[in-house]
Parts: sequence; structure tokens; C-alpha cells
Amino acid sequence: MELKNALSALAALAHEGRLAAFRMLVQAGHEGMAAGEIARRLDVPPNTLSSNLSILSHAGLIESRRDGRSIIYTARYENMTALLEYLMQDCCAGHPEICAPLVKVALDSRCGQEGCA
Amino acid sequence: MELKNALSALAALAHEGRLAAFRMLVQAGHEGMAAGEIARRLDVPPNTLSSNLSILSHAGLIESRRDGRSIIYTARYENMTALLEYLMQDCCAGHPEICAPLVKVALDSRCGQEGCA
DNA sequence: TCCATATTTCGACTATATAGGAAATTTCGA
DNA sequence: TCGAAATTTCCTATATAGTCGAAATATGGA
Repeated sequence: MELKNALSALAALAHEGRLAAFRMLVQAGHEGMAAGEIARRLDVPPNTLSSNLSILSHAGLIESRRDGRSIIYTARYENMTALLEYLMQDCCAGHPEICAPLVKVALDSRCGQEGCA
Repeated sequence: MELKNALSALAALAHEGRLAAFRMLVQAGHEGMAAGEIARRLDVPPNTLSSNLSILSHAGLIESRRDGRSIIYTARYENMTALLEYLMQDCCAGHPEICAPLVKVALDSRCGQEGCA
């Protein structure tokens, strides 16, 4: 991941409403969620949400497809991974104390449960 | 880590100059680096840097101590770890595809070398 | 005590981000 | 073809962030 991409992804996530929307889309999985549904659940005006989704989208963190009258947004997992990798590699090179504790978190995620690895 | 802390850390890092300063401090290790030295290396006016260091500091990503006429800044590794954990736990819960690839990155960091784990 | 050094604080200006009303666009169904 | 539904685009107002000159503060040395 390039510096510019990392900066725009960080900026996109550094906003309460956008982080909430992104989380929701991550949880929604590959099916994704319609813009209107997100707006309803987060209780924000549709146009406000739309512009925030656009920012997340330009940052590469989500993408959209049309389904009938709805626009379905989905999280771009691979780019979130790339951002985390970027921060980890960048910050941990030669300084294992930052990243070492993350092994457990990452391992736990592999089975989606605590105490599985 | 609380939502508010994560947001302020993300916002602090979402700035080219601040990310560069933070990286430099991570590389500098526990010894840290004087404000003036950072400003010189990044080629930014001292007062501009100072306000950016202040933002990183309020976000909990760095801290400072006085040493004679200099102020030495150091990275707060534990809070960077907490931010990464927050993003990983938050985003990866139930969706291993984001975090699973990070195991390798985290493991590699443990010995500071590729292909060591 | 006085001066040079290191850094921060203050203040003012510019730039960018945010929010949301109103209108436009796209799609579906009647 | 018309109207309702879903979403975005346009626009404007307001708020927040960023920059840096100038002045202030703290320190060490002569």
C-alpha cells in the first residue's frame, strides 16, 4: 500500500459516523448492505451518509453495486488488511514490541473464537 | 481502547507530516528523539512540528520528557498496539479474512526478519 | 546576570471537512 | 408513461484543521 492510500484510509476511518458505517459493513459480510438500511440503522440523513460512503469508497475501504433501486455497499477486506499490514510493517520493523502482541489477536480471528489457537 | 481514543489516534496518523514524525519516533526506539532533530530531518518549521507533535501526544501515540534544553519525544508502543488491536478486533470479529493474513506479519516482527518464524 | 539555544504558545489567515436542504437521477411497478 | 422509492449530486453555511511569523518560556553556559 502506498503512503497516499494509507493516509486517505486513515482519514476515512477517523470519523465516528464513517467508522460506524464501515464496521457495519464488515459485519454484514460479502452480502453487504443497502445505503438506506445503513442510514436507517445509524439514524443519519441519506445524503449525509451518501457523502460519507463516498469518502470510504474513494479510500478503497468499501465498494458498491446496484441491486434494483438500492445501492449495496460491501467492505473491501483486502484493503483493510493492506492498511493494517502497512501500519504494522511500517511501525514494527525492528520493533517487535508493537506487533508481537497482535499475533494472538490475529490467530484468534482465524477461527473467530477465543482460545481456539 | 475506547472509540474516542481510536478516533483521535486515527486522525493524528491521517496526516503526512505526523505519520512521518511518528514513524521516525518508532524507529528511534526508547531513546526517542529531540523535537529539533525531528524538525530538521523532516524539514518543517519548529513551531509547525510542535503543534503536530502535540496532536500525536494528545492522541496518546507519543510522549515527551525534558532533557536539558531539548524535549525528547518517544513513541508509545503500547498505545499503537492498542489501536491496531482495536481495529483488528473490531473489524475481524467473525470475519477472519481480514486478520488471518496479518498473523504472518505479526510473527515476522517477532524476530525482526523475514522467514524467521 | 546576560545571552544563545530549544521549544512552545499565541494569533491570524487559509484551506479543508462536515452537514444537510433541495433538486436531480435511476429504477421499479402499475 | 407516470408516480413512488432509493440514492446521489449540488449548493451553501458552518466548523474544524493546518500553517507559520512573532513573541513567550525554559534551560544551560559564560
